[in-house]
Amino acid sequence: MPAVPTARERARRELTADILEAARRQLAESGAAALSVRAVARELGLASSALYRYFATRDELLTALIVEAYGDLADAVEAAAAPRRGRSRRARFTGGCRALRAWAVEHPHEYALVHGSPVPGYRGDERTTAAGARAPLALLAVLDGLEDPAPVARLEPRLAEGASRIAAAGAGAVPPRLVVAAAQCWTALLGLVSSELFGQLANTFDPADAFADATIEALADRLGL
Amino acid sequence: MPAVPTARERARRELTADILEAARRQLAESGAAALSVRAVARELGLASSALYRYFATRDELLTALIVEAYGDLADAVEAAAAPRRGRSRRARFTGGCRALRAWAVEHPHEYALVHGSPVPGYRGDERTTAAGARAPLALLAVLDGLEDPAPVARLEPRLAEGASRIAAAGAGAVPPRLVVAAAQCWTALLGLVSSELFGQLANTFDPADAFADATIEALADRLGL
DNA sequence: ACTGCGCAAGAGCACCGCTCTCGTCCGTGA
DNA sequence: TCACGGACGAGAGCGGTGCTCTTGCGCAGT
Repeated sequence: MPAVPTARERARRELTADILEAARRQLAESGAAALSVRAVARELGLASSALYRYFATRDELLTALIVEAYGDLADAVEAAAAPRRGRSRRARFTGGCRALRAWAVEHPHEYALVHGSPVPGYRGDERTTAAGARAPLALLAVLDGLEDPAPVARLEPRLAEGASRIAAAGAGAVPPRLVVAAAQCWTALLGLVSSELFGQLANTFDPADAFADATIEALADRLGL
Repeated sequence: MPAVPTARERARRELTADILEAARRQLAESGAAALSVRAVARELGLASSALYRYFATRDELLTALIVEAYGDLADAVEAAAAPRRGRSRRARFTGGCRALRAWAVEHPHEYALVHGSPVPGYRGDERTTAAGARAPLALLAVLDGLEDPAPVARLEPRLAEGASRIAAAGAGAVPPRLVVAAAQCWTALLGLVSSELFGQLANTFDPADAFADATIEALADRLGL
């Protein structure tokens, strides 16, 4: 393990970064299905076979992009939902939701890559699932410290189990019932953004800003914020 | 225009149906991205070029499958949400939602085809959008005749506009505010089902039945059913 | 019976992911 | 210092894809 990286290692790192950059650009321009190893190689002036020294497979290149996309998305959500002086819980929550939508609108192909239909045959591994948990956990963290709105009612066992699994993954002191409600809001948020991006709202709420804002406010209402 | 179809015409119709059937099977087995004109041709013992007499393009074959899928899905939802003696509005709504989820779980690739990320470069035409409107309209029809829960509050103009566009597309006598709420529930429902099918719920609410049922009940609550 | 059109087949083009081989050049241990 | 092993890039090649064009056959209407 040399303290100073050798020339080979530097070159390898740089070329890896270049490959990722070119792949990122192709993804942003034409989407995941159009991302081709050969096209990336062409863009870099390399033989396509050379790329396989850096990414054993197209799927591995895609995985790297997925992890990047999850990370970008989570950065945006975390920044918007972070606690700050004078920022109410509700503002943190709605801000986080709006940040997610804004990121998705700005990076539609990346959003589709992580929250659209999975590439067939593709299986996410622990890297992608870990990266994917950050954004919803950032929203869940907004609820930290709230009290159970209906502490006397029993929570369905399977829901309680799911909530406990989420708690184990990083929910602080959020009551299980609220964890369930937050998960429902999370899927609703994904549905909102996916519907907008994938054209399900065509001819109805087409510039979807007002609809999205109203929906996000409704989610905040539902969580009692 | 012969009253009795000629042998050629019958053959053409049959072969078209055979092609669609084989394509449907491939779609159900391996997903849209893996659907290949050549493979369909192989399965039918034809030259791949012969298929192009029936579907000018792979996308056109896909469009036919999309329309079919939308239709199947709408059939399921409409049947479950239809008015029937002794069936409450709430039962019709939750039944329709559950029918959508059940259909999606049973036909994951078809669901992904219509409600997942769009195939890049693919553009839906009026056929697909018309077919896609049936299922949400069936759920909206459950609300027909209900009264505005907050008639005094003003509805944001852009939301009112969207609601009126939906009304023009077939919402009966549903107050605009409820149309907006129903649209929000529709996107939430899609988010629920997509999250389950696309693996976003992995390691949390994994057998998602309880979570889905609870979410659907919450949607019904939100609509005041 | 003849003619024209619908049809299926095959070859072919440009692209894809991926593999294998081959010469080269760098980094390291002797 | 030098030799060797391993990392590297290039290129050819395999089997797959969507799609086009040409060719020949057989049915259908005049």
